[in-house]
Amino acid sequence: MTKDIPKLRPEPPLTSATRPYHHGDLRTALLAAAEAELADRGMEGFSLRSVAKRAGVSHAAPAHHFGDAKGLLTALAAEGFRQFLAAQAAREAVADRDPASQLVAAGLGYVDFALARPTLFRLLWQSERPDFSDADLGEAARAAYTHLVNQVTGAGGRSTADEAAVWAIAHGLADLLAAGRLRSVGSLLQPARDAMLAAIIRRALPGAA
Amino acid sequence: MTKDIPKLRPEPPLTSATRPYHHGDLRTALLAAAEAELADRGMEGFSLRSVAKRAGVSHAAPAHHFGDAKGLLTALAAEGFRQFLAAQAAREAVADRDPASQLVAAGLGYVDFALARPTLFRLLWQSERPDFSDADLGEAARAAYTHLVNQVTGAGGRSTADEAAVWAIAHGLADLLAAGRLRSVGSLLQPARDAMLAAIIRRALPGAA
DNA sequence: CTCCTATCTTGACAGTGTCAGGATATGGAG
DNA sequence: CTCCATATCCTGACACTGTCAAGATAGGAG
Repeated sequence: MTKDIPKLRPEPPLTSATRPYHHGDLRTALLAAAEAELADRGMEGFSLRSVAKRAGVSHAAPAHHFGDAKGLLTALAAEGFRQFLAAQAAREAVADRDPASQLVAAGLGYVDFALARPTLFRLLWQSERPDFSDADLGEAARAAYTHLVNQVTGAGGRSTADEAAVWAIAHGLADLLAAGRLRSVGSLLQPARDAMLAAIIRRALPGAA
Repeated sequence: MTKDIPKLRPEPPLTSATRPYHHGDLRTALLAAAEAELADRGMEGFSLRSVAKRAGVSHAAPAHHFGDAKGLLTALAAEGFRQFLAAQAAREAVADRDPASQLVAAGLGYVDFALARPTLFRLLWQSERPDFSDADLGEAARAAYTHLVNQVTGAGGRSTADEAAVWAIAHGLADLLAAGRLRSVGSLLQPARDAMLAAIIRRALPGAA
């Protein structure tokens, strides 16, 4: 008899037949979905509801974990800054140990990240959507900045001009390439492109000749 | 007697008591309103309806002149590129006539524009909203690029690396300053800042020492 | 077993861009 | 001067967005 059935979940909301009410790790699932959403709908096409749908969850579910859309993008930006630093560390690990080579390697990692995740790169550097006064995001961003300063001073940089020059040239290359400009460099094959980027970055170095 | 009144416009739609039905030059008024909207609501807060309200016109009025929001932002970006070039020309006019000084002046104009109109700067370089395949916008952007190449070759640049280095360093400085980063440079007073920027830009020059 | 709390859903609201159809003004033909 | 074709602008509607309030569900502490 149907009466025996205790309460029978109203509907397995059609999105996933066997989805449990509680997701388990919705927070990280939403972050992953948000990054995917940014990657293929772009910064301006980003939709919180679409992110929720991507994670197989109702449109208001993200609110409990992140408050609002700004909160989600703030958390994503913090995670992005950590990946940003990781991309630089990956290059540094396979480069020569001398300070100048390490600095150039960091610059190549800077560009790697921008090319691999252009929209996330924009979220970090040009968007107004994340809350940059957030503690976690602030710390992640500060870590990236500190790493840059350390690299520059390690390579012999003494003035703020040295610091600014290195940062600007790496950032300029990364941003232009991420936007699809600078085709003369962007269309090069990986090894040739790395060589050219390295040569350009070296121009900003303190003792460059 | 009220009967004599021929037709009596239903309502001077409250926005402006004496507004005529036809605006006169709504197209340019909308462009100005759009730029103002970008300036104080930012790229992500941009609203077509708000732009229309700003111009004192109904929410669907822009459609006839620009098609859709993308069309408006495309026209605004084209106009922006022309102002972008004008900012460089203004610096070049008051600089020494030798090619290297002219190139540095162009870089200072690049930064001037980014600082004066940060959101418009982003519309030109990082947004996906304008239609960059549009003829007018394409021509305006190409003109800016051509000017850069001419400046570099004029200053002795021969390789694509020279071109990329100059572009990247000017763009990097402009973008970071527009975003409020690079405080060590951005917080300087105008003369000191110009001097430092010029010194940094010179590092990218072909024959830099 | 009971209840408390965190988690998730549903339903509503105002605001957005876009489209269809109607209103109004302007300039030129007669 | 009249009349009308056309460009210009408005109103109303639609689907979609982010956010809020209120209810449903699950998991764990007592």
